[in-house]
Amino acid sequence: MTTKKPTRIQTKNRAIIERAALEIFSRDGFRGATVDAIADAAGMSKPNLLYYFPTKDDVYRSLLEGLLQHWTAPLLDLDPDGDPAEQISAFIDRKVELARDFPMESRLFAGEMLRGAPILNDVLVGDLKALVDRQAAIIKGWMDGGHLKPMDPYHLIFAIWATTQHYADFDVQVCALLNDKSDRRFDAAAEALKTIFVEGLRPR
Amino acid sequence: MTTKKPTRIQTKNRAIIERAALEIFSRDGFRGATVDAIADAAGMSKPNLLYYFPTKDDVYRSLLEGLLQHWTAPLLDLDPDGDPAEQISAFIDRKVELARDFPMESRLFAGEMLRGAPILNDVLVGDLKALVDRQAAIIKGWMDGGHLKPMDPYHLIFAIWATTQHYADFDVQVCALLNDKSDRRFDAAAEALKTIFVEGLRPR
Amino acid sequence: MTTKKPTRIQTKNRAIIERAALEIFSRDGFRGATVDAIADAAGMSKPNLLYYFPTKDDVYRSLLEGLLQHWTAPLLDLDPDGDPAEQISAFIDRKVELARDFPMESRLFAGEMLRGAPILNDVLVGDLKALVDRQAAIIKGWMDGGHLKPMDPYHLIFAIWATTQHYADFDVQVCALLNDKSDRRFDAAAEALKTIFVEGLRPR
Amino acid sequence: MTTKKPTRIQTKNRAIIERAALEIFSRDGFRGATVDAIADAAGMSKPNLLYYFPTKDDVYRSLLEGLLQHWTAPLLDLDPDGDPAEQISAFIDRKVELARDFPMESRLFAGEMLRGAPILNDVLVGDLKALVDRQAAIIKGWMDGGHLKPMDPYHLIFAIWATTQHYADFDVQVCALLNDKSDRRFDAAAEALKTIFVEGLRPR
DNA sequence: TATGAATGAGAATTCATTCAT
DNA sequence: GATGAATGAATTCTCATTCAT
Repeated sequence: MTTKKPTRIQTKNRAIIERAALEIFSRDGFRGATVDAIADAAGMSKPNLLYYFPTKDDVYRSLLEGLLQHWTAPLLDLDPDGDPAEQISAFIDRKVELARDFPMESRLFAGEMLRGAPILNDVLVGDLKALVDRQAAIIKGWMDGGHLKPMDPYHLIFAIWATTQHYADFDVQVCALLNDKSDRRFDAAAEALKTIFVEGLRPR
Repeated sequence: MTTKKPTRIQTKNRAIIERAALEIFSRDGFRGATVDAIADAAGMSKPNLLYYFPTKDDVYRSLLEGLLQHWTAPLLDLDPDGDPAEQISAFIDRKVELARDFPMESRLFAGEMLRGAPILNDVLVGDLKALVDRQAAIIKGWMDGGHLKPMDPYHLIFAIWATTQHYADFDVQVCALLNDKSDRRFDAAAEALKTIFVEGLRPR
Repeated sequence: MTTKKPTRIQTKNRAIIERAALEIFSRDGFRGATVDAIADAAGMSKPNLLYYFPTKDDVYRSLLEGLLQHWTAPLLDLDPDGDPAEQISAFIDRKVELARDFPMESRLFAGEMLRGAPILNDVLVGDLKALVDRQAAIIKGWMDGGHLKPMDPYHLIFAIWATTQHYADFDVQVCALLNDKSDRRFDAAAEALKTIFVEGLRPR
Repeated sequence: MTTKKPTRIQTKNRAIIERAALEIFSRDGFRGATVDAIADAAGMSKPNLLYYFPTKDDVYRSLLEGLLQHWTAPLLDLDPDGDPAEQISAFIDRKVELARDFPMESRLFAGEMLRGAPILNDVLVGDLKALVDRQAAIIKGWMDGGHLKPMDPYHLIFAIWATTQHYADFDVQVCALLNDKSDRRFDAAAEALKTIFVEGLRPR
């Protein structure tokens, strides 16, 4: 059997399935999700779903594959020639936007990390590390040039990731503690984070 | 029928079970964990485990119950009369220590958040919110007193939580990107975080 | 190990257990009943119960053994020399009293019959058949003597048993259809049954 | 999502399952019956059975639902304008036929009554009571018209039910005491019951 | 005697996947 | 492509019984 290129209906149905699967997987985790639930959410019979993705695992992998590229875009966009503070601010802004607009993707990724990244480990060690190495070097350049306080650029990247994704992954906690379910929390978060990261806590 | 006080062997076995369950639940999530796996890890037959905790749910709840107190201690320890920068630094240090020494607890909690906190929601809205409100007020006091840059104290707390717990929850990613599995990453993290939070990125 | 005669405490505890077991078995059936439930009802630990009756089966058998004698007493009491109509009336009265006063025993027996009498079959074919044969002969004598209408005496005995025990076994239905949970139904039943059996439905 | 109408194979398999379940439930009771046993009797795998009836409870309910209508038909058929004695005789005949031809249905119902009618209670208090009220009124009419001896019509109905169903529910006892497993017992029963009920025991 | 602890054998139900059409 | 039907392998939980003290 040769790998033919997908027909239009295949493309469409795979997209429908992925959309449904993202919802279910991000909410229930890999083990908690059932093919039934995904098929239901996709408005499709279970065998039909498995016609497009032979196994539950395949659906999950397919989601993860598209994920990192999307999610690391803001990091990739750092402009070595831009103003460092502005670049960092923009980075934060874009990450908060992602947390607001694509929380399920973030939670899917977080779930995979909690499990020890059984699927994504190769990508972490490979593509992602390569990307982070490159961008850390850019940030390091800014520090060496005296534009940023010297520190470990990797941990800086981690910190920005952690704080921004927190608003997607721990949304339920954030809402509970702020007692606010409106979207304002994202703007407030972006503002606070930019103050913290760029200015620091100490008054000058 | 009264609830009798537990015998010594009960206390011991419940502790053994909880230790095993923490390992399994934190790695596999609630749904991914099986009573079989927990019983195995506890070196105990499945029915015997269920003799101590009637349902899988009970084991999980029991773990979560003890969690928050342990985990929020560093926040609780903020001394309103201490030096704000030092207090924040100590807070960060202690949180990083927890991430290093009790990563499974952190991941268990993170898993519960990702699921939407079906069990812990009441605690979030109740006890935890009350605690955070109190400590946010302390931080707010420091800001009003001109000791810290004014910003939303809740988001500051979130930021510290997110960045420190990141080293437990996303450990697999951190290790992959640092290409370092030694414990050094925790010290480096603490140092970087203290620099970021207290000094900010911009050179003075 | 020799079979010693039971101590006082043994006698007492066996009685307690049987009382509790009757309640549980008659309500839940043999399979539906659990040793736990019986032990609870007896205010005793499960292993202790099983000290007195080695198996669940033994408890059940023990109950059934005492049953038939108790339950067939009214039939045994038929006096061949008494007035047939009065004897039948007395038989009905006593059976209705048993249904009122010992409904659990009746239901236990009914449950055993529904199951096909796995335990009691030998007794049915043996002792019980012998007794019924004897008493049927007495009734047959009355018929032959022209004191009762000739008919099959066995089916007459069955009819009296069935109608009287109905008020124990189908109590829930009787109460529902009469919309009456007071004890009046037993007196009304006895009266109606005596009318039916002795007089017949047709006016004379 | 709408409930679609069943396919032919669904109809067939549901019928097969119900037939098998009737056998098992009527013999072993609800608790004593296992899904395994029913699936075996139905020549079907356990999960496949549960594909048609999601739970054991559903199978049981399904059986009970169809039961009462079938079982109360002879009572419903009483013709107010017919000859009372003939009507009663016909009622008895039809009930004995049911006991002979559908003993498992009778035992299933009896088992449910013994348990206290957890499932059927609503029906007893509702539909069945309504039916019995109506037919009791018919019988009462006959009595008021002087065609039957005055007595409580409810208890008369109970008596006919009890005596006829006895030949299904207590079949094992009847066979043991008659020492006869041929079908003759049903004819003998019908004859004896008609004599008892219509004529009474006393010679005229 | 009495009971806390332990377990092997179920029992109901779930679920990913396959079959057949 | 699509779906109703079917199933083997779990998975949670139950329960009669035994062990150890």
